[in-house]
Formats: sequence, structure tokens, C-alpha cells
Amino acid sequence: MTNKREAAKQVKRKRILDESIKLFSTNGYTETTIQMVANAAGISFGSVFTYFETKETLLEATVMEPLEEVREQLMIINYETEDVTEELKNLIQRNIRLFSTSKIYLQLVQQIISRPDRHPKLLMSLDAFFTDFVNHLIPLIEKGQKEGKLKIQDPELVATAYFSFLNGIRLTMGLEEDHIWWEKFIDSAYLLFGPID
Amino acid sequence: MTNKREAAKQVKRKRILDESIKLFSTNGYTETTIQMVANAAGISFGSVFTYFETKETLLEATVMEPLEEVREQLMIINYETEDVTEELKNLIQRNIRLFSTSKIYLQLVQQIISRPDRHPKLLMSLDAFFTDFVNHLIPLIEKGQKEGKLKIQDPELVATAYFSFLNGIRLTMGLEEDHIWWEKFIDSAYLLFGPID
Amino acid sequence: MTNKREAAKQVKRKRILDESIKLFSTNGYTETTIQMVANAAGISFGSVFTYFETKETLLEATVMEPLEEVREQLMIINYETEDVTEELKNLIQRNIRLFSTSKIYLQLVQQIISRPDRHPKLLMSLDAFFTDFVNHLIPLIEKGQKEGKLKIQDPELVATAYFSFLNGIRLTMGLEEDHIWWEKFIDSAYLLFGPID
Amino acid sequence: MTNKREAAKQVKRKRILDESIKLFSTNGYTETTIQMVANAAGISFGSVFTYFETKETLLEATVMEPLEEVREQLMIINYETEDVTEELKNLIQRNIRLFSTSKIYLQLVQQIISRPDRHPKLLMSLDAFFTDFVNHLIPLIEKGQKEGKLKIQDPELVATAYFSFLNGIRLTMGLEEDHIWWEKFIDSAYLLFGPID
DNA sequence: TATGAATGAGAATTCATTCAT
DNA sequence: GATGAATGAATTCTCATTCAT
Repeated sequence: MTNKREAAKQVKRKRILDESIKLFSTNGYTETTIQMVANAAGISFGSVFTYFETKETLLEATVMEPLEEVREQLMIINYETEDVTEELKNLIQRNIRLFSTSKIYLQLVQQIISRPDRHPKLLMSLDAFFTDFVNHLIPLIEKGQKEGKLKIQDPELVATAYFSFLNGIRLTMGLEEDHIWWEKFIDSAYLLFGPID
Repeated sequence: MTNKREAAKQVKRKRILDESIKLFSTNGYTETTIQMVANAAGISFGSVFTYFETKETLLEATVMEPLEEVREQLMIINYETEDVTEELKNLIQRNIRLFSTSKIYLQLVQQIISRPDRHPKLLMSLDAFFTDFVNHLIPLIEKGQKEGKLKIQDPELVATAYFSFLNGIRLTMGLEEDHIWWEKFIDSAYLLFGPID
Repeated sequence: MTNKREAAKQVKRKRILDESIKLFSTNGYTETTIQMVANAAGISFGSVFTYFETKETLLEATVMEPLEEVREQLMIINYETEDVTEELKNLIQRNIRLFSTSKIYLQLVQQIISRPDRHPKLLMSLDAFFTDFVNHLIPLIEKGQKEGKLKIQDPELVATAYFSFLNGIRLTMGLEEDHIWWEKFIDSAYLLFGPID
Repeated sequence: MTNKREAAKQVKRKRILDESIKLFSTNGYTETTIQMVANAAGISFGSVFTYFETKETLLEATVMEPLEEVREQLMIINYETEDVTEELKNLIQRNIRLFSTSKIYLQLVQQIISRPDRHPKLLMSLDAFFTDFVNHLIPLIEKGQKEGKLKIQDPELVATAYFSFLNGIRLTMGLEEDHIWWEKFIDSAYLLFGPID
């Protein structure tokens, strides 16, 4: 009984969130109206407020909830690998594919980052995410450097550069038509780690 | 006479533009009001319309005019150099310094890029700028590759990757405190070109 | 069985009413929401509608039901008294105490009276109450005048003046801190009846 | 030039204020919409905000500005009078006439007082006004008592009682039709001062 | 040219009421 | 009987743009 109702609620909530990603991403936060979200989700205007107290709250959920999914996929690293080079290339490929298939969501994230003063709460979360990512990558880089597979560089710098590169491509590929190019950037990304031969 | 008057006009126009960059960059287009611009520029809000027909027009000028300055500085390349490696490193350093000192303006540009559907006219211009930049860089990369100083890669890809990297750092450094880090990325950027030895 | 259930209902109904007095009195009719009443009464907001059809109905009950209690206490007059002066002073004392202890309720009543066009039904009831009060008082005043204890004045005028005075104090004491002052007004009120010596 | 424009502004502002008194008084603050005010004043909705920043600001002006006029008229007292009794009667008559002709405004004031927590700023001002009024009246009462014309009572209490009485009549006369009665209350009010003979 | 008053479309949010569970 | 999700009318306030002075 209650479960059924609760389930229905969750479904509806998810629908709102899904449509919000698209709308916020395309139109920006300010220029997306609650009415638009409601229409897209097939519910009445007032109902959006049943699920999200304010527009700001909705944005927060819209940004934060998918972030956890991204985190899960982005943080998969096999530190025990025999072949660091191989692991690194695989990791880059996974990351680039993730970025290339999350265009809409990432566009939204970049809007948030481009307005750092506006959504401070979100910015802090995104910043923490970034730090996490960098810290996850460092051990692998260190391993590669120890094994003489990678040039000696500050691992934090390398990880930061790599993450920046991923984001930068997303930004630039928003300008250009996005195509198979994405895959080509795997090699470029790899270079940032300073592979030796 | 007329010259004096004309000069005064240009000064005022410039003041509006300068304040617009800051305001649009910080508050975003929609959340910056003409009133705010007028206040910042020390004129009445009605006067803004004397210099710019609409808010959109103002944004266009705000984005496009500094772009020319950026272009000038970004496009300086000495193709005749004896030492491609040296020239490349100098170029990267100049570029990174330019990016690190243009934070406010670039934040504005990224807002535009994060909303590709919104300001199509501006997007086209920025896209053209990007293409220009890439095309300017290609000959130097080709020269380096021919001389055996750089790994053989698609020059367009390399140039694109490099430009993306610059933009990506700007994005990420907006998250992190911006500091001497910028300089450190010179080496990372250089790696993207695939230097041999 | 049914009695028990019925009793439980009455208890809940009373709880709603009690909380409504406080909330309507403090926040006004429009700015009190059914949700607030429900929260205060510890029930779900949907349940309020089980007990009161509409918000207006709730207000009516909130104003009218305590009025009967006030009526009972306000209308106690011993017409057969030997000493009119004594009876009058006692009556004033009882009335003033009642008013001083019913601040919250009276504040609500004054809100109703201050918006005569808004709740016409309630206003009629309050008006009838006022007329009743005046009519109840007249015989005592007449008796006092006949016995030469009170100055000859239109008894209806005197009663009206007295009732107005009570209400006026409530209003003014809302401004000032309410304290022992209330008791002091007994003498002032007495003067309105025109005591001789 | 500027004067003409400034004058026109003041006229329009006054029109808004005049209509606001009526509307707020009749419909209450919450149930008066800016649209209603705009319509009544014959201007567009948005223009109200040209003259008053917020609805709350408008209310404040609506309550406070007429208060100064009331103050002027209410505070006229000739302390040097030969005949305190006469002066007192005249004063009461003036006050009662003022109250009887300011019904609409006073109804608004009473709404404010009936919601003490809502408009704290206004309440403080009204409270200060009340204190002023009482303090102005005290010397005359003291004089009357010294001259043996008035019964010895705490002058502050008497003044407070008198002011409360005036307000109470306004409240009660809101219930009853307002008529010549007002004038009749002059004698009742006079009694509050405790005249001897 | 400069100013700022006037306008009104548009947006977020609130809330009484209804009604399915 | 109790609950709370759904609805949409209603309201305040914002702001680009126009235009008279």
C-alpha cells in the first residue's frame, strides 16, 4: 500500500529530476521556469513544489544526485595492476567515454562552475568531488613513476592537469560538433602523464 | 570640439563595457541588470541605452571587443624560429600568463559557451576564434614534427587539445584557489605537443 | 463505544479550536494556514477539514464558541442588590479581570471588528452580543439613578461608553506592557457611570 | 521644469497614499493587492513600485504620514487657560470630532494594533504617539487637580483612560451605525477626568 | 544627450480545497 | 476517519524597454 504510493512518488520525483537536467542544462537555471519543468515532467505546476521545496533545492538535487553516479564510474581504479600503462589507458578511455556520454549533465555542471558566487553550496560539493578525483588518481601515478613508466612530475599536478583537460575538451567540444574526436583525445590525455616511450 | 565630445563618449562607452565584464562575469547575463551596470559606470540607467541599443547588444560588445585584444596576444607566433621547442615553450608561457590574468573575462566567455543555444551569434564568433587559433598553431606544430622535435600526431588534434587544456585549467582553477599553479601547468601543456626527449 | 469515540472527536475538535485562537489572534486570519493549525494541534492538515468544512467555518467557531463563555461571565448581574454602588464596582472588577485574562481571544475579536466588511456574519453576532450586554446593564444603571446614587444620564449611552472603555483599554494595553494597570482602571470605569459622592 | 515634474510626482504619490488608506482600511493589508491600489490611483501596476519600494513600505507611509496630521490636531492644548474645565471640554470636543471624522484612517490603525507582532516598526511608532499624547495631557490634568477642579487621581492613568476611551468608542461605533452619538460621548469622556461638581 | 517615470509581461511561491488510498 | 499528493488561482516583485522632458 504505502510502498506502492511511495514508489509512485519516487518515479515522479525521478521524472522531474531527469527533465530538470535537460532544461537547466539547455536554458540555464534562471531561464528555466518551474512551469517548463512541470510541463516536461507531465505534472502540474504546483506539484513540483511537492517534491522540491524551492527552485534552488531542485537545482541542488539535479546537480548532486547524478554526481554520485559519475563518481562511482570515475573512481574505478585498479591500483594492483601489473601494467600501469595499460590501466592508465583503460582509465582514460573509460573517463573520456563517460564525459562524451554525459554532455548534457556536464554542461549543467560547467554552468555552475562558471558562476562560482551564485551557488556556493554546489560549488563546494563540486570542489570536493574534484579533490577526491585527484586524490584517487595520485597513487596510480606514483606507482607508474616508481616503476619508471612515467616521467617524474608532481602527481597532484598531473592529476589536476588531466581532470582539467577532460573538462576543457567538454567545453571545446561544445563549440565544435561532437564526434569521434573524443576518442582521439585519449592519446593526448595520455601524454599529460608523461609516459616514457 | 567634436573630437573632444567624441572622445568623452568613447570614455563613457569604455567605462560601461569595463563594468559590464565584471558584472556579467560575476552575476551572469540574466542576473545582471542594466541598472547595476549604470550604477557601476556612474551614469543613469537610461544612458546605457544611448550607447548600446539593447542588453543583448551590450553583452555582445562586452564579449567581442576584449576578444580582439586576446586574439592579438594569443596569435603571436614566430614561424621562422630556429628553435621550435623554444618558441613553443615561450608561446605556452605567454598563453598561460594571458589566461591567468584574464580570469574575469574568461569566466564570462565560459558562461557563454556553457549556454550554446542561448547566444548563437556570440557562439559563432567564439567558435571562429577557436578555429583561428587552431589554424595559427598548426604550422608551428608541423614544423616541429618535420624537424623531428615533436612526435607525429594530427596537428589539428594537438592544437585543439592544447586549447582545450587552457580552457580546462581556467575552469578548474576557478574551483581551486588560483595561485602559482598556473605556471606549473606550462610543463603539462608542453607534453601535449609530444616533445621528443 | 460510540461515546468514547465521540468524546475523542470532541477532544480533538477542542484542540483545533484552542490552537486556532492563538494562531488567528497572533497571525491574523489570512496569514494563518490550515497547516499551521494542524501542526499546532498535532494532527494532519487534511484532518482539520474533517472537523471544519472550510477555513471560514473554523474561524467562525473560533470566534463564536468562546463568546458564549464570555457572555456567561459578563452578564452576571444581581439586579436585586441593596447596594447598587457596591454591585457596580464588583461588576466592573469582574469585567476588567475577564478582559485582562482574555487578551488573546479579545485580540482576535478586535481583528474581526477592525474588518467589518470582511466577516459580516461574525460581525452581526458580535454586534448582537454588544447590544445584549448594553441591555443587560441598563436596568442596573436605571436603578442607581432612581436611588440617587448615579448622575442622570442616558443609560444606554452610559452602558455603551462603559463597554467601549473596556475595549479601548484592551487596545491600548496591547500597546503598553500589560500589568497591574488593568486593576487601576476600575476607578476610571466607575466614573463613567457618574457616581454621586 | 524639474519642479513641475517633481510636483506631478508628489501629486501621484499622494493619490496612491489616499487610495491606500481606504483600501487597506477596508480590506486589510494582506487582502489589499497592489493591483487594487494601482487601479484606484489610476496608474499602472508597476508604477506603484516607482513610488514605494515594497508593499510594506507603502503601508508604513500610509499609516505614518497621516499620523503627523493627527498629531498636530490632537496635541493642541492651551496650558495657560484661566478655566481648565472649559479647556478640557473643548479639547474633548475637538478630539472626538477628529476621531469621528477619521474613521477610515483609525480603522487602519486599529488593524495594525490588533496585529502587534506583524508590523513591529509601525507599532513602535504608534506606541510612541500614544505616549506623547498622554504626556501632553498630564500637565493640564495636574493643573485642574491643583485648582481643585478635578478629583485627585494619577494623571497618567487618567490620560491613558481617556485615550483608551476614544479608541474604544471608535471600535464600538464601528459596530453600531455611527451617528450623532459621537457628540454625546463628550460628557462621558469628561467624567473620566473626575470633574468636581 | 541624459534622465528616470511608466509600463506590463513574467516568475517563484503559497495555500485552500479536493479526493484517492 | 486520517492522510497528504495534486492542483492552479492569486500575489508580489523584477526589469528591459520606451519616451517625454
